[in-house]
Amino acid sequence: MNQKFRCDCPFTSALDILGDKWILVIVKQMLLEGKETFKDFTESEEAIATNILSAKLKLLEESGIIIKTKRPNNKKTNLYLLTERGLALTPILVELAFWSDHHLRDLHPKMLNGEGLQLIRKDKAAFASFFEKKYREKLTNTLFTE
Amino acid sequence: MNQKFRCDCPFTSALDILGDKWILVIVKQMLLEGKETFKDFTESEEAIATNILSAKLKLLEESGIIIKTKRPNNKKTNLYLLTERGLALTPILVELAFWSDHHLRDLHPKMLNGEGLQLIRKDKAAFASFFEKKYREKLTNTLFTE
DNA sequence: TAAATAACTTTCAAAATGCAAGTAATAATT
DNA sequence: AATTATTACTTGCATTTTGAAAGTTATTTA
Repeated sequence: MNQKFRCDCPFTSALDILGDKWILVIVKQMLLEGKETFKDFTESEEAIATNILSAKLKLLEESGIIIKTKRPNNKKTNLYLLTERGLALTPILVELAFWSDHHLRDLHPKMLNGEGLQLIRKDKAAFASFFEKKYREKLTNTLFTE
Repeated sequence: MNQKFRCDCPFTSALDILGDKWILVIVKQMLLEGKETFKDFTESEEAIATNILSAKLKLLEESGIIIKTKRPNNKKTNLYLLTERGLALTPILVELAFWSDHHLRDLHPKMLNGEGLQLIRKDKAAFASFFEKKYREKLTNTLFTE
């Protein structure tokens, strides 16, 4: 399944990979909700079907956004972890949430309004680096300790 | 066709509207390439099919991202113009291009590398406000002249 | 050794996408 | 005034993607 790009425009090319209903939701779950196993994702609020999840994880791996690995002491459970390329999607997520917060509340009044959003409102970059740092710490814990 | 939101997460809710192959491409064409008529869009590099274009323009209008109008002296040609809600998508586009520029070049070597990208690299906010301003000027010209 | 769990795959129905052709209204040309 | 061209669609149909549910295999736990 080799990725095809519609044209040479950088905006469009990003959407050739990220432009769908699920890819960035999965990245969000990894970065902000700490999800890392197949089961974690199936138990999400968004309720992704297992066949779709399987296909999207494959695509994310092929695009170098995540890697698939295992813990040394567990042969069963796969771990899906963000690469640097995946972590670099954080600012996109931040801008998506910022836009929702400011422009989607009238269409979707029940939308959440927690402390995370308040930080995004006040300082997008701080939000991004907080979660990037947290994820990197988790990575070193996961990859260099049994 | 009333929009359904999967859950109350702001990230996911943004993707319920923006998460597809075409929506943000159309917004990009309006903001950066000055496209505003049905014909403009069909002539784009990305070659969107007319039935899809029609459906997506409807969706964009229903979501308050664009408005559909006409020039006073032309009853034939519809104009599709970004609203404030649509203009507010600029930072998302900027982050998408920034990510492409830094993380997609090895997968897509032919991707463009023009002066716009160089500005994004140097100053994202300047890029965004330049095009927002330009678009607002076009809007006042379009809406308040003959 | 049996039961439970994790990670899929398969099947099939439904929805979205995409190409090609057709239509209706307006505008321009002869 | 009649003909032609343009713009903005819609329709029909084939292909692709998505989604729900059930089934499979390997590993781990009791």
